[in-house]
Amino acid sequence: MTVTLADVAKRVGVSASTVSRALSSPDKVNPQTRQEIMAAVEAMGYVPNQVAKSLNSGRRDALGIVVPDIANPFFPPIIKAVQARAARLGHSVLISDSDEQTRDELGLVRELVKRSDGVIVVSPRSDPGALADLAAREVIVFINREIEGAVNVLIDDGVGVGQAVEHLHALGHRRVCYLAGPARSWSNKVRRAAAREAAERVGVELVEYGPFNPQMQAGVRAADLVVASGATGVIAYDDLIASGLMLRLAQRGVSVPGDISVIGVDNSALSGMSYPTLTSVSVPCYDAGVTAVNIMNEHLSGKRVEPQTIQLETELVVRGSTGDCPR
Amino acid sequence: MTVTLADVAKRVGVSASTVSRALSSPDKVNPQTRQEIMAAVEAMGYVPNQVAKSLNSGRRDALGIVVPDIANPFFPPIIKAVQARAARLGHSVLISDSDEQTRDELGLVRELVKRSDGVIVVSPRSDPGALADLAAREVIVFINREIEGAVNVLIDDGVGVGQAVEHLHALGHRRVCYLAGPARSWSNKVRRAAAREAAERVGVELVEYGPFNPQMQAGVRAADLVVASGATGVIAYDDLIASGLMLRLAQRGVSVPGDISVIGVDNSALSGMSYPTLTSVSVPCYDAGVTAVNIMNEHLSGKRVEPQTIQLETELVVRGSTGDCPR
DNA sequence: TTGTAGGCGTTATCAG
DNA sequence: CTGATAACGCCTACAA
Repeated sequence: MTVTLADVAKRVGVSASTVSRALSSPDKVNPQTRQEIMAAVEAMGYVPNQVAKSLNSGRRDALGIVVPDIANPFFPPIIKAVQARAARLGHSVLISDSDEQTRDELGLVRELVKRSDGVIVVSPRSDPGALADLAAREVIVFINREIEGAVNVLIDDGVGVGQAVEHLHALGHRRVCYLAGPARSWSNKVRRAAAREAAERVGVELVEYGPFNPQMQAGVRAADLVVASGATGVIAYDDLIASGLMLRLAQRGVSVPGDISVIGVDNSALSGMSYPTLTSVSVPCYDAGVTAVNIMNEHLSGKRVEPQTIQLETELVVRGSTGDCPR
Repeated sequence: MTVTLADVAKRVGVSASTVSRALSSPDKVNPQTRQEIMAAVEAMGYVPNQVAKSLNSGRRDALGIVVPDIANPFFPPIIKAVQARAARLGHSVLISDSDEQTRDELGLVRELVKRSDGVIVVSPRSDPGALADLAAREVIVFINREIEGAVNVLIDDGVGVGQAVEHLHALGHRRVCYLAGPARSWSNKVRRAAAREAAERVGVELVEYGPFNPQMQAGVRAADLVVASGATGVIAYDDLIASGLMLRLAQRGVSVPGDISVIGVDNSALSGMSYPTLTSVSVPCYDAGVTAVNIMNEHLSGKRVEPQTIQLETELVVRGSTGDCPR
């Protein structure tokens, strides 16, 4: 059914290797024959079989990326960065969604490893030991989590979250909520620790609630806790939770930022879309994606890549959801 | 470097074929040898080479899906549905993002075709002729666009939007706004046309504003136009716009549904969370994904699949944001 | 410049 | 039950 190199060769009256050459290194073949071959290729609709090519080259010319939830606006920017950079290096990108814990994340990574030259795993949820084992065998780069002995691109949320606390303090807020993310989340650990440290440092009382899943619904639920707490400022684990929070506050007639100031983390598309626009900690997703691909590319170019951890810094972006403390 | 079937065979002292059998049909091999083989496989860390397997089976056990923009919240539900259904059928899913027009959508589809058994293309932007050609050669299912001679799964927003107009009419509204989505959007065309047709039919004056981007902020902006227009009912292009609209109306002291009734489209998570809860047109994303996979699976099971267009109907879900016309 | 031969890792077929 | 052998489609020496 499918047209092969041999079919084209037969049609033109040359050998398969000549056709192969005509396609991969056209200058190594007689212009005359090349013409004929090209014509036949066109006419017969020949398409090289990627699988066969991979089998003896060992290269797949694709790289994979696994994220916990494509519906979470944090990930698409990373994916897009990866795609852009990978395209420039001649790789396709295969995306896979582990659907948070529901699916077998490790299984997905293995699956992708078979089909690509290397895999980028973003915010992995799995057991660190298992991830380390896998990383030792395969070409893997982690984003947003530090796995021992592997290559990690880390987004240091701490800096931005610290700035968020300082920002609220400067506006006069003295009682601030931190809405925690998933208990097992590495990002949450970093963010919470930074919030605590900064609160301590500048002299702000920090009230913590959670854990919450990174979903709007969780923010809705959190809103009532926040109001009851008497806090005038909130730092949410991420923009989704912050958005849900703001939605519910609006419902209850609580003004943002009039009564309560709200800060998210991720600086995702949501932050510009919500109302009021959301002050948020900007996370360098784009850089993270590009950096990961660059490292992977070195690896694939045959260079030895040492285990390493690259830190990318975050920064607070002030928008409409934060203002003076009302009292 | 990598462990092959032959390596395992040599270690155990059997032939490669026996190892292969031990792995794929264990009951066709002596329990004793099987044990030894399994042990060796474990010890040597043998992993079957997917590429080699594909080469002579012709199957890739994966299916692809191409979307114009993973960051657009419309697509993730479809992707997740596809993944869930595909997993149940033993297929992995490879996702690809065409980044709207920026990248070569057709190229991506071709790329994915090589690596999978079939590809689902959602809301394709490319030239219909080229898509039709491709679909004639490869196993492809389109979602949300009709390509001649191909298999299409269509989400007919028109029905739901028509119901929305009828619903408002039944409540006594005679002057209704349609807040249009992006100018180039196919969905917007369908929705607007349906609104016009239904308005004409039942006798409602339709006022159109837009285009608006599917963002809350756009809804906020639209609110003032709506109030000025004197309309008592609004149908927004999607839930995001509808939510922003309601937020701003609340701010201006306009009661929903007391003064103005509001209807969204998508029936997204937002619609249950906003206040009041949002009457919305339910779009069967999940069904669309599942249906597409099912058809593809028939195709891959060897059944002949005729070109066809499957219409999935939308339906109005009435909640708290619509009520009697105030005058 | 072109053709031949061998191999990439696996599976299916056919003997033994 | 097990072992050769021949594909699968392509690429890359090596030879002509």
